[in-house]
Amino acid sequence: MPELAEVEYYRKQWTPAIGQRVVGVELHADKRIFRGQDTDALRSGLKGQALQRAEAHGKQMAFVFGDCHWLGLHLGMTGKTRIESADYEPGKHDHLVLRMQSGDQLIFIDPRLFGRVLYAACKSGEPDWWQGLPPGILSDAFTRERMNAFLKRRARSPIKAVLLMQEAFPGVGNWMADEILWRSRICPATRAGDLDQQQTKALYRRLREVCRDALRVIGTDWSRPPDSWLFNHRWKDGGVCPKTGCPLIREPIGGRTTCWSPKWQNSGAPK
DNA sequence: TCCTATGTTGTATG
DNA sequence: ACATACAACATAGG
Repeated sequence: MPELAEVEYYRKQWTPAIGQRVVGVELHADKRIFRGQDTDALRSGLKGQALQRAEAHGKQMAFVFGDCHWLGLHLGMTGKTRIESADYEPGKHDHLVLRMQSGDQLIFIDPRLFGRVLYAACKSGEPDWWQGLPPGILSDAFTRERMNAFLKRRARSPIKAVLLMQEAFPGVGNWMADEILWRSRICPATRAGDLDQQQTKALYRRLREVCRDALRVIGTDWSRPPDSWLFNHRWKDGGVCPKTGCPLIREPIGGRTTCWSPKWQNSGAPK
């Protein structure tokens, strides 16, 4: 589920606990989401500390407790955060539960276990996994020049696969990539290096537009996107393009199922 | 039974 | 070293 806007939504699920202290930590230490982590250190590190802030960058979240305890969460494919009241009984996929002094429980759920939990205590500064993150797509540092340079470096890969690369497009996932290419009228199979200037210009504009739209519609309260987006049509059997009324195509590109509108998104090799 | 799933990563190959 | 492609991870649901 989680891409840029969904991650922002899940970040906010824990913010009601800001200012509250952790009084207990329950976790399933043998689960894959804790791979490489010292869960005892996580337990003892967080206990007694108050949640200070909650941040998101792309698909990565960071929750800071006390003055030096960092909890990183990545939601993988099926991860979610929730907040529950004191009487809630954690279920089998609730792999991390922080019991707060208010009685609230901060829950991290992940049935498929593709997510990840990170913990670090840093006396000063940020953990390495929160440093040197690529510029957010809506930040000033995310320039057209920067994007174009990356497209050139990945010139022989389909643009769909390139948009999924987190080191350049943090937060973009499968549905956003399809939405962006559809709005840009670019065929997802086009090699990144074959895009002409008009196409890269459209791509840059629509990329930022989809990020803004998604954060506004999904990131705030998870509203249903309007039918004018590709979003509501792409997984439906017999779905049609809202622009042309023609049937949408679904086919794997770059290892992921991709949906596009063949007439609308120029299919041939450009130029 | 088989196929799919809004993600990343390790490994093989060029 | 760099770019590219793909299986593997673990579980649920259609």
